[in-house]
Order: sequence, then C-alpha cells, then structure tokens
Amino acid sequence: MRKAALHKTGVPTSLPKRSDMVVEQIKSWIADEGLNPGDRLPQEKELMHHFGVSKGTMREALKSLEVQGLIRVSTGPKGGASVASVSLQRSMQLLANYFYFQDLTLRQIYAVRRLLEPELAAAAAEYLTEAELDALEKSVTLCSHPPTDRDMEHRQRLAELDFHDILANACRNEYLAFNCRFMNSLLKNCTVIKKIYSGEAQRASPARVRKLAADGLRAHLALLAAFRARDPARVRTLMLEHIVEAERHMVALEAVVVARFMDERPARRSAAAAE
Amino acid sequence: MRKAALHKTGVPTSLPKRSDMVVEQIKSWIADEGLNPGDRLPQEKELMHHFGVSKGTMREALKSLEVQGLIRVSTGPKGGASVASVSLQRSMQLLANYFYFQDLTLRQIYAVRRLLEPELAAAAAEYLTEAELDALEKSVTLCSHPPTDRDMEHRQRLAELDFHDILANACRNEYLAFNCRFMNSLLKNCTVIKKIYSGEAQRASPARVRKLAADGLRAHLALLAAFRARDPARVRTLMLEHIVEAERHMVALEAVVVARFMDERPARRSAAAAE
DNA sequence: AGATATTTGTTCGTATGTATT
DNA sequence: TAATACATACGAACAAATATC
Repeated sequence: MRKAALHKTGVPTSLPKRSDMVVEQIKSWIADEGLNPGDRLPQEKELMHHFGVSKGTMREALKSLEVQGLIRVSTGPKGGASVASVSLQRSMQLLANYFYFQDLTLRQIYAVRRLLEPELAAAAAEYLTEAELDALEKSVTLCSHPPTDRDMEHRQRLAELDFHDILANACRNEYLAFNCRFMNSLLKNCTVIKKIYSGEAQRASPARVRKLAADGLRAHLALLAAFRARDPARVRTLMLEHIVEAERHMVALEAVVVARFMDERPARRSAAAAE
Repeated sequence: MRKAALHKTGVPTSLPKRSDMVVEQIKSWIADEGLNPGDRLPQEKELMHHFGVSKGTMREALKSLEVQGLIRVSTGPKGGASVASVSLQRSMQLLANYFYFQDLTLRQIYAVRRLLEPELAAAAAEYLTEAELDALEKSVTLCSHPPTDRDMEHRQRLAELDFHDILANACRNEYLAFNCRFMNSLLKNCTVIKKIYSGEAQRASPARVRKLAADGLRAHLALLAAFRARDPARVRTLMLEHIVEAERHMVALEAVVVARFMDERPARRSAAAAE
C-alpha cells in the first residue's frame, strides 16, 4: 500500500499544454526519485533549462504543483521549490470544491456520518490522551451554559464540532479520521449552521434550536464519561444515538429555514453561458 | 446545504502573492454571482485590466483555478475561461495526493470500506436499472473463467472493482458514492493489485491468489442474484461478508509480497533536505 | 474546404521584492 | 549595512489553436 502512482492523470482532457507536460514530468520525477517532504527541487532557472521552456511556462507548472499542495516555493537564498506533504486544510478545500455543484443534502452527509463516526469514536476511546480528554471536557463546558447571544450560540455549535475533531485527532486510522474531519468541516460551513449564526433559525423555530443544543450537551457528557471509562462498546452506542438525534434536529431545522426563506434565496443564473 | 463558502482558504500560508489574491477575488466573484458551470468569465485581457495585473500574473491565477477544476479555458474566438463543475477524476486525483505521504494500510481502507460498501449496495439495490444489472453481469462473466495469463488475471481484478463502481453509479447519495468510488480507485492503484499484475503475487502465494479470485466470483454471483431480486437486506449482508473476506485475502497477500520483496524496495531518501 | 479574425499559449528582456549571510 | 541569491512581476512581441464566414 505504498506509492500509488502520483502522476498518472488518467484522462487527457484535451491537448496537453506545455506547462501541463512539465507538471507531469516533475511529478513522476518526484515519485521515481522517492523524494520526501522537505527535499528541494532545482531552482527555476535550472528547471527552465532542463525542460527547455521559458520562465513563464515553468512558473505556470510550478504554480500548478503548488496549488495541488505538492510543493512549496519561497524566495531568497536557499529558496525555490521544495516537496511538501499536502496539508489537511488544502485537501479538504479542494474536495469541498467538488461538492460545490453537487447539491448535497444533510441527509446524504448524515447517512455516511452515522456509519463512520461511531467507529471513529470507538477507535479513539482506546487512544485518547489525558490532554485530549481535557480538551473534550473544555468543549463540553463551553456548551453547558445557555447562550446569552447569537454569537455565543454559534460558537457553541462550532465547539460541538470541535469535540468531534478531537476524536479524529486521536484516531490512528488516518483514512477514517480524514473522512470524519471532512464531514465536520462540511457541517461547519453548511447553511443551517450559518442560519443559526445569523439568528434566522431561532426566529423560525426557537424550541427546536434549544432542543438541538440540550440534546447535544447531554450526549457529549455521556460520551465523555464513556471515554474516561475506556469503554469502546458504550462509546459506539452513544455516538450512534447522538448522530441520529442530531440529524433529526438538523433536518427539521433545515426544512423550517428553507421554507421560511425560500423567496429570499437568489435564484441561480441560467447555465450554458452567453450566445 | 448550498453554497458553502467557495473562497475562504482558511489559513494564510504566508504572504499572499498577487496571483493568489486574484484567485480569491475571482472565486468569491463566482460564488457571489452564483455562476453555474458553463457560464463564461471575461477574457484574459479584460481581467488583466480589471485587476490591474500583468499577463503573466493573470495567467498564473487562471492556472490555479484550472488546476482546482473550477474553470476551463479554451483558445480561439468565443474562447476564454468558463466556470466548470469539478470532475470526479480530478477530485479523486487531488485527494489521492493527500494520502501519498500518509502511508495508508489496506486495513485502514477496509475499515471504512466495510462500513460504507454494504450501505452503498443496499441503496443501489433499489435503483439499479436493467442496463446496469447487465453491466454487473458482464463484469461477473469476465471473471468466471480461469485466467490464461497474467494480463487477464489483472483485468479480472480490475473488473471486480468495476462491479463496485457500477453500484456507486446507481446510488443516489452522491456523497456516499464518491467515498466508495475513491476507495475503489485507491485499491486499483494499490501495491498488492500491481504485484498481482506483475505476477509477483502468484509466485509468492498462488493458492491465495486463486482463492481470492474464486471467493470474489462467488460473492459477486450471489450479489447479482440479490440485486435482481431487489432484496436490500440480503444485499447488505452479502456485501459485508464479501468485503470482510476480500480484506482477509488482500492483507495476507500484502504480507507475503512485502516479506518476499522487502529487499528490492528502494529505501526512501532522507527527509528534511540539504543542510 | 480554406482564409481570416479572435483569443489563448509561449517567449524574452528587464525590473522589483524578499530573505539569507 | 551591504551584497547575494532567489522568486515575483511587468510588457511587448510572436506562435499556436479554433470558431466563423
């Protein structure tokens, strides 16, 4: 399970441009040489000469690699391009771009979350450090007081998601952890959460928002106790209940909010431009 | 659940370069205007003038957006940049870059696959068209004859994964489907599959390879019957068994192959470059 | 089918900014 | 502080691709 082809782009979108060919060559060069994060690439001038392209073209190629997160480039002496490990944030952002036009629903996300998050929590139960347990508790206490204003309400919702991010940090399965972190970030940016922030959700259905918060707090408290007891089976059960419950509240809120503000939403422009 | 911020990059990596600022501005412009795939952006010259940057800088910005999959650009009259929906292939490749340095194990991937694939299959059972059922059957028959050479053996392994891709196509949950498709592509490129292709796995453990193929065929046949019967519950059960079984074989093969060829693997260079 | 106009793609020369020593 | 090494940015000219007539 190592070194799956870094370069093979799969489908030739059209005619490959010069800069794209350079990109592929540099990629396979990195893979073939087995370069690791931190290793430096030759400097611009040398690369230009090596690939027989001009500055502008080489710059575009390096830009492409930089956007993909595969290299970092810095100015000054000892500067230039160096191999980088793709950051978590960058990957999540690039992946979020894919779903931008997919019209995901909360149900679809929660259908996956319901399956993965209990497993993540159970795995984390085994490895959570004392520091992480304290961090969990801090997130819980932040949510334990009724919010005095909307900003605090919003921060409490985000803290609830931080709770789940901490579990991802403790999980040794990087693949599982990434998936859960990404769903957390999707939820952090989702419309319903934003509506809660802006106060629209409260106005639409204050009782539901209160119950969402109260149920969340109760669930996190119970989970924290199970984590401290290092009881993976109980953690799994509690987390599943928590996710199912949260989904119910969120979906209900989404329906309310959408129904109330449908007319305010700007209709999307007609596709297939101009002409 | 619409229009989560397209632009907010999150962490300012360092000092923003000119081209990066242009990128962010164009992104938020696309989001604010609610542009859809196909909608055209102003042409290079106009953009240069609008943002007050030179041609090279503008080109870097457009290159960045192109790499992210957010725009496509073409030459000629009526050419220029237009908004694009990020393609599945591009997203999977960008995401694969993240895991390139994460040293994922088969176990980690299968820990997630075991949870998601049965759910995907159950969901697909409801929606599979006749054409898709036929495609499934075609994949199964391709695997039903003992392979005559290594190339055929390899194509059969890939056909098995195509079987699972077809299920993803039939699933209405785009988020679940993406996750399953991505794991399929990870497996297609994983070392063990490649070793099977090159014949190393056969030489190391021919009995295990035969059993992997035989069990896979049997499982897919049973699944096909359950799909035709539109029996989601049975599909779910069968798929779980199939995945667990496949994991066992693959992990065993991986161990054998790694043990036999450890010395041939090129050691990775020392990290933290020069100096 | 071929000519032409339009728009991106590439190159070069030069100047500026920035981090190291 | 100054000198050096490197990326970053500008502008003009030319090459290549493609839609339209």
